[in-house]
Amino acid sequence: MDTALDGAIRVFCERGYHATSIGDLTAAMRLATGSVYKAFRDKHAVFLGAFGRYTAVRVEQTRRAAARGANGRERVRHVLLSYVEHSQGAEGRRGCMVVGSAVELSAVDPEMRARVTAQLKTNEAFIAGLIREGQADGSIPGHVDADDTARLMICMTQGLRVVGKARLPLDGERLAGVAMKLLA
Amino acid sequence: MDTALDGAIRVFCERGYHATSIGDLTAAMRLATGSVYKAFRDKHAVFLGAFGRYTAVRVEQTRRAAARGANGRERVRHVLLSYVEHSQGAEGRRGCMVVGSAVELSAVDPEMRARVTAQLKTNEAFIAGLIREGQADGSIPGHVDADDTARLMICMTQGLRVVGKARLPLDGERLAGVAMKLLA
DNA sequence: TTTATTTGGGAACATTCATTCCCTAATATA
DNA sequence: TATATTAGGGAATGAATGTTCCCAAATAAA
Repeated sequence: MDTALDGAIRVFCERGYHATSIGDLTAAMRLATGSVYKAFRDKHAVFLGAFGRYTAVRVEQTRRAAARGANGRERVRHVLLSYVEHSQGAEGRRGCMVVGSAVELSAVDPEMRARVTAQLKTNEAFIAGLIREGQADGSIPGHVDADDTARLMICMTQGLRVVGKARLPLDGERLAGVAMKLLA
Repeated sequence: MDTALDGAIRVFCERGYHATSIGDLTAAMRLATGSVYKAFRDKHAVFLGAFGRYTAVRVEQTRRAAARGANGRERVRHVLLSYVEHSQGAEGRRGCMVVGSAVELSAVDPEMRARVTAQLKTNEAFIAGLIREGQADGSIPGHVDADDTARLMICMTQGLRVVGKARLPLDGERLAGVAMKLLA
């Protein structure tokens, strides 16, 4: 089931919700039409399932990236580096399902909008937490506003996925280096 | 014609390309089906026309915002403030056509991807120019890397449109204030 | 005034889509 | 072994989509 959802994630990331046909889904999930509808009520339910798995995986990847840092400041830096990395290459061209859902569905699908905003707030709270850790361990100055800075960084990370999907090259070290000024 | 395109822009921003039916378009453009196809070859051509007008209007608005600043640094600040403003309220919920096209079409429509990257590069070059102006007039330190900083700011602005479409509240003064640290 | 020409409108058409239905094979149950 | 239940596959279906075709009104030309 998870491997089928991984296929759905791939095609939903790349083409979005509306441009993905059931035919695209059955090919990507390696399941016949009837089997898809036996496992999910409809296309929307497949999307919801894929979105849930996508966010779970991404949250875990981001947490692992943060864990590579020895203090709060370094943990923020590794999170930013991780975002740049995921915004590039094959995965970057494929795109982010949160960004895609926000852009394509949040105006017309209240349920998806709620899930998107929830995910954004989770990510934002995670970064704000890292900033506060850094202030506690002395690696980030106390005058930095954790909430405002985290919100701006969320904008940066979501924007990275947009720019990455448009295939502009992104240099992780340089961009993260500049972004770390926000913690000065 | 421009007023018809404005209607098309409205609906394309809100729903994107694939979720916008010809019925949606005729309603928004106040034109019958036949009239739309007399003015444009097909739906894709309507989208191209709307995209062209959208970017022209947005570039002009951004230039006007920049002109409100007395030096390079202030001009950058006003551009950021303008982006936050446009990412909020009714326009923010409607969404940005460049972001929407990047996310929905750049993987499947090479022509649109080219237009999107061209627009992103134009915006980026504009901001980089403002930074260099600031370095010339002394309002921005010379050690700031104009290109890297501009690219990061483009990510921020595109991300603002994503977050704004998801309806998270954005405080222009606070966010722009934090972002100005990038020019330190 | 009469005749072309253009402009706007909407019904008709073919295609594509999401969904349902039913069949077959495999596994579990008795 | 015989039967019941599940899982998977794919054709059939009805709705919706993009596009074309043709009509009617208005304007320009004769």
